[in-house]
Amino acid sequence: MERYNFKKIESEWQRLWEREKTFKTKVDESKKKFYCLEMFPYPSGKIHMGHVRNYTIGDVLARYKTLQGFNVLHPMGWDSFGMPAENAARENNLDPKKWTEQNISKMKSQLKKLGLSIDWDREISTCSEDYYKHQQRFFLELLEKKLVYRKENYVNWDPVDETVLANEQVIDGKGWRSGAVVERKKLSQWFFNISKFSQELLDGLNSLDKWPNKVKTMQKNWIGKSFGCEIEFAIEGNPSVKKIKCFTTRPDTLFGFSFLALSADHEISKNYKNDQEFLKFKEECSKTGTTEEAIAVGEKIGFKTNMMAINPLDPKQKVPVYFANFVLMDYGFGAVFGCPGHDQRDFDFAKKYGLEIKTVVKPNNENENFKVTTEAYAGPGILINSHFLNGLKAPDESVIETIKILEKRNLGKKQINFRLKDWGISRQRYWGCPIPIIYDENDNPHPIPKSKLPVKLPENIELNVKGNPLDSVKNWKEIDLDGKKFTRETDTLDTFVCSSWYYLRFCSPNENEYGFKKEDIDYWMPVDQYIGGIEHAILHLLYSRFFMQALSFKNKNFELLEPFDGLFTQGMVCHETYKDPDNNWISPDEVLNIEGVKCLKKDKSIKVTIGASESMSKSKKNTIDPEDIILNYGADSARLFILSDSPPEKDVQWSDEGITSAYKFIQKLWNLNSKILDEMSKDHKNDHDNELTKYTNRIIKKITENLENFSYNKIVANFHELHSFFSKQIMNSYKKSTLKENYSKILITMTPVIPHFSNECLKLINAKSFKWPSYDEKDIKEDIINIVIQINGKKRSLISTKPDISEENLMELINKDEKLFKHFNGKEIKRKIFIKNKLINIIT
RNA sequence: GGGCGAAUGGCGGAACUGGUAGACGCGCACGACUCAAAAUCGUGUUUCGUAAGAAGUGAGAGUUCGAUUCUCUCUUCGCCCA
Repeated sequence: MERYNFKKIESEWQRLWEREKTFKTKVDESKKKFYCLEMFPYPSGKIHMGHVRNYTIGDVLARYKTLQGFNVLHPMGWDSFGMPAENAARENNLDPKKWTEQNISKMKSQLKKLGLSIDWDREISTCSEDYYKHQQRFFLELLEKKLVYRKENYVNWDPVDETVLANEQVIDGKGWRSGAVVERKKLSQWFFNISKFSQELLDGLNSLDKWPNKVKTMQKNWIGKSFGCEIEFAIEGNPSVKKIKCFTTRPDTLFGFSFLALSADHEISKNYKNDQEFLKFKEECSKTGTTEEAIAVGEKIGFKTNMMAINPLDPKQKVPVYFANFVLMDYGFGAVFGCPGHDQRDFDFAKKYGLEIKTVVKPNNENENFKVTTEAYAGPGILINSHFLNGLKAPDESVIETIKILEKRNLGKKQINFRLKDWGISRQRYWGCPIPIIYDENDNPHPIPKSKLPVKLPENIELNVKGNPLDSVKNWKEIDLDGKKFTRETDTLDTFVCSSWYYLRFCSPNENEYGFKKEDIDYWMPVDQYIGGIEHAILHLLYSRFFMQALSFKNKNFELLEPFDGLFTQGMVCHETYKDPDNNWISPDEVLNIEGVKCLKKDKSIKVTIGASESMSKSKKNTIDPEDIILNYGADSARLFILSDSPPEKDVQWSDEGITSAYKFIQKLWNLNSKILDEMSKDHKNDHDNELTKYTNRIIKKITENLENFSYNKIVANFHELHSFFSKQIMNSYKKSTLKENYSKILITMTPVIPHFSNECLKLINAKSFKWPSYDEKDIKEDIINIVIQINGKKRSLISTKPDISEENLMELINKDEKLFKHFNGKEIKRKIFIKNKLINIIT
């Protein structure tokens, strides 16, 4: 028997698909569409196993939907702007564009070797001028709609490299490259007004019933709607400050008020700009991080002012006003009232500065004498020590009641607050989409006239300069317009902007005026199934949703609010980690398995330590190169294995045994195929009650259901089952037509997972139909079923019988069964539970 | 600290809305083929027990004729936000 030559067969099919443009799609109103999209990759140089998993999952779906008769859009492109290109180019003295293009071409050829059903004619790359020119136009459109604005904002500043760092580039407060202590610096930056749509983005989640709840919860928490109250506190002790406004979600704890705390950036701080003590304090504040974590964990420090704040509900109560490091300017109004009894940060602060700690909420199971002692009590309960608020249920009832009282007395008003902040889109980088803005001599920004678009990124520039390289490109930065001199904006757009609308571009990849055509969008959008990593649960998905809101805003031609109808988040690919005796990470390539003992390849006497299985990463050296796998085992084996071991939404463990097993299984299927071809040539007349047809219908039902539920691991199990069944049945000399009909259906169900192999076999048996097979319910029904016999809830036996047997007839069978009968003989039967076609439970 | 989720053989994992726990794969054992090995094929494989049988889905309780599935408490782990 000839062995299956995956190298030859896979490349033949891939060439055929490419030559015949098998996966090319166009709008066809006569067919139902299905838009299947996987998150597009960053062209880092080569694909990794995460890509293999992501794109295999998507490809299974795309091929399945195509076989079902849908008009499937399954495109691929490149998220090709971003820092790695700039860093790599800087290090190796290359051009980022060339570096990126080389990577794209390499990765594209790798993806093609996976046999993905992609319409490559729709390929896009976000760093191409053809893509980003539309993005610049969107920016100006949003600017006109007042959804883009400029404001001063703090950034992480590396004083040595003279550059702005992203949060993840700051390690232990130091720049990742220079090691310099990072400073907080104020810069003018561009923002998208995403917070304008906070409510819409929150409400929209309710319509996304094909999204994982986990992702929706994460977005909901990120948007962070809170219901609270704005309160004005009268101030004494400083003639220039009459009132301070605070936002609080817990106005009901006002009687626990013992200080008022301001952010060091609060505008009142201007009154202290000559106070050395205050400036020292402010500097201290800038050293502690601004994340909520740093604030919760870090030491609380304060600067006491000479001001006193008056409790609006009790004018006799006056408390000191502090500046404090745990109050952030961009939450509420940069001012909070301190209630140490019921907020841990306030508690820590009060302890440190010896402020009063009053208990105003008691837990439900405590009495009126409950006192907060060692930590704040933030849970639910009943208000105490709060005069006219006593007895109210906290927080639900008490918050609403207190707000009513404050509003009635004109002391505050109900307010909704969102945690979602506006999206800062300025990046001080070269390799990004230029922001189409110019500044006049007074530094006033002006949009570039649309006729002058696009603003092209200058090429072949010097990257090894301090700061943003674009700042040094004088002939680009300086521009004359209508006889006036302007300078260009040198910041570029955050790459998340590029990925916020790429799925629209795939619908009309060659449209030249607006970025996409309305009729294309109307047909293809929304994306029916979006597939990608959970790490994009918040930012990318929220930004994309915002972008649709923003384009639809005041626009009758574009009314799409949710880009992704269905979302699937796949798990990561993990591998064991290895270390040598010197505690260095060892790559799986350097490890040899000798009779279950893992040792170093170069010195077999040295055993390696096997660590936990973790997500594949370069730093732990536990990566497997997909290219090697495809070369040694073939794309079908890789696809089969990456789906087989775990449900797609969970992490999967890569193993040598696993890929080998997948490879062997394809060989077994090939052997089966050869036997079937042989049988078909014999022209038997036998039909054997058609067990084969019944089985085929049953397994098609299972596979179809598993596909619909993304239970791709179970499909692989189904393939093993059907292989085993067909291998046995093949001995029964079926008629050629019966065998061919059933076997070709089976092969079609395998094409989404192992397309090269299945298509080759379909060709060899000369199959004509390429539709997803339907199944006949009458063939699904079993002729003989097993009924479970329980006695007192314990399974005692199985009885094989025809379906739909009555309770009486079943009891007759049981009474005839000596082994069963002895269990309840002589005892009174108190009760019988009979579930038709399933079980009977006899209670004695 | 908060939110969400998970826990099933030696391992990865099945078990539809409560109704045969352990599908399928890996690993392992035995057998066939072979001078031998690899490859391949076959059989077995939750635990205890020769067997009949008993126990068994992280721990403990509860609801139920019946719980991996529902409820409560706890433990551990993971992810996200902090």
